[in-house]
Amino acid sequence: MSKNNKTAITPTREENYAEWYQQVIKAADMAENSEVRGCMVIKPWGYAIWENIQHILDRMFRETGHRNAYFPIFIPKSFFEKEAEHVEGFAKECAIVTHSKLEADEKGGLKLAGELTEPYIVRPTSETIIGASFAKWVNSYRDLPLLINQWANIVRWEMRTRLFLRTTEFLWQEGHTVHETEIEAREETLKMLNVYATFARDYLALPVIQGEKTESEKFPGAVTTYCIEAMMQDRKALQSGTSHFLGKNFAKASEIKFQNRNGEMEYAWTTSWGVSTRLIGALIMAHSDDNGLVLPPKIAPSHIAIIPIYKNDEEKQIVMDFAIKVQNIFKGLYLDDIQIFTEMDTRDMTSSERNWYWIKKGIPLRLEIGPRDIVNDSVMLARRDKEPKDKHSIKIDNVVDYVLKTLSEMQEGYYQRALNFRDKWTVDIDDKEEFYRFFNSKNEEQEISGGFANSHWCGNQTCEEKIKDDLKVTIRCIPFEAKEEEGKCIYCGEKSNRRVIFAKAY
RNA sequence: CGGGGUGUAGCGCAGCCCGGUUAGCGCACCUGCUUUGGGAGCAGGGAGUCGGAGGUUCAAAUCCUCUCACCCCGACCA
Repeated sequence: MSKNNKTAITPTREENYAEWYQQVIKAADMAENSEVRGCMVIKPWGYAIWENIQHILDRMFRETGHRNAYFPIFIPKSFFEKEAEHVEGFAKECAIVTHSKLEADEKGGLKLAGELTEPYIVRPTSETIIGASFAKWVNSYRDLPLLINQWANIVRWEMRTRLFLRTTEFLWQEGHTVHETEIEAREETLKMLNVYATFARDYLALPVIQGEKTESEKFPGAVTTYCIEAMMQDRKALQSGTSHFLGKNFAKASEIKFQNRNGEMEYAWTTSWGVSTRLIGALIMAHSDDNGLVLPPKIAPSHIAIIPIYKNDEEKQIVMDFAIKVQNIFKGLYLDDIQIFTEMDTRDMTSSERNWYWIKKGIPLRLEIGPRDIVNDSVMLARRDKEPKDKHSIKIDNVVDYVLKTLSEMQEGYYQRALNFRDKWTVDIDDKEEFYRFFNSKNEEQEISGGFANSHWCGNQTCEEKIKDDLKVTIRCIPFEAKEEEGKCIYCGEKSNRRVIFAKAY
């Protein structure tokens, strides 16, 4: 077999999806496991994606009236104990700080000293510590709504981790808001969920299903949890963002009270919502292929790799002069609200090796410039969504229009492709045996995840648990778009008036 | 915490069963020359307390005991 026929990533998605995922990250040089168990080092190419996510979302948060602030990473244990369900949900995965200093021990090492009177929890989420501040900030209905966001790192001591999808420490954004009325708080919860869905669609090219979590899947301490769920290429579901209506639960725990319009003291209504570096995992698994990372242009750290080709110093001079001129054409260029960035790759490697390097990194466009192009006053342009050797000569005069048109076409194409894939593997299932077959199929190498089953559920938690025990399949959400419909619960056959999304999940 | 597995150069591995030259291979790295429009070639080079401790032996990467770390599967989870 010639080298040209093989994929850049081994194994392929088909052969071993989990391993493929790891290899894509490695080949694109996005992140690596650190010396600290369960924690990752996010490398520049991966971190730049996070920064883009931050910039875009931050603007959307500001546009919806939110302001950023920062609260401590340490949460006194006593704060944490105030909300019973909350404690229950997070107790098993907390890192706890118990000491304040180190002292030399007899063996020349160090021992813990300065034991704290009250241990601190390293935040797994910040409702309680932010609540303590909010209690002081809110006195009157005139102080409301209070709309705050925090960009932070958090720690959840997971037993098993995977880069970007589940790490012990991860980066996220958590919005926390306080409202005068239940209606307003519920509106806020849905508004921010919609911001996430819009962001996922328009920038990540990721189609998501918006819906409500069942009792067993909701955030500990929330009244209602809403989510966006996306389908990965192995047909598993990935929860990509959540938004919680917290009722008065956390207000009561943190004493967030205000004097209402009737002059009475009242507990406030709160919400919280977040997305994390997990979105990068979603991006990878939704779009990438057997040649590595694929990035929608609107989230890519850089958009065009310029690859000059020359044989000797004389040619190099001519080619580089021309290449730099071409690079300058793209300076300050925007694709809608996204600035276009270029990479000049002058490394002493063959052009094909440089091409493959950028293919694996998922850069949307590659632009080769050699002596032959200069003669024609053109460049060779290759797209990440086409075959590696599929290239077209573009006249310099047209290159800006062509690039912008192509990028925007690619952005839309990735969304459509992901949407078609999801639709293809989303099925209405009304027969229990068929449901079990859908989720049980396997090939020799790995389990096949079925897809999204749109099936009736009676609302009984027991049925949900049985299905989870049997198939490792859970209810991902009760979709907003699900219409009222008479039917029978896929598990017990009892009456149901709605379909929910069942799937295996990350 | 249960069940399985692996520790040998930066990464991936062979050698171990059956003890015996100077511990080897691929990739990566460094130097030089030739190359460069589909993953370059040749020559030379640097890099290792064989996870750790103890034991058996004339002799241990190899055999024995203990220990540590990590990975995979399960319970938990964004």
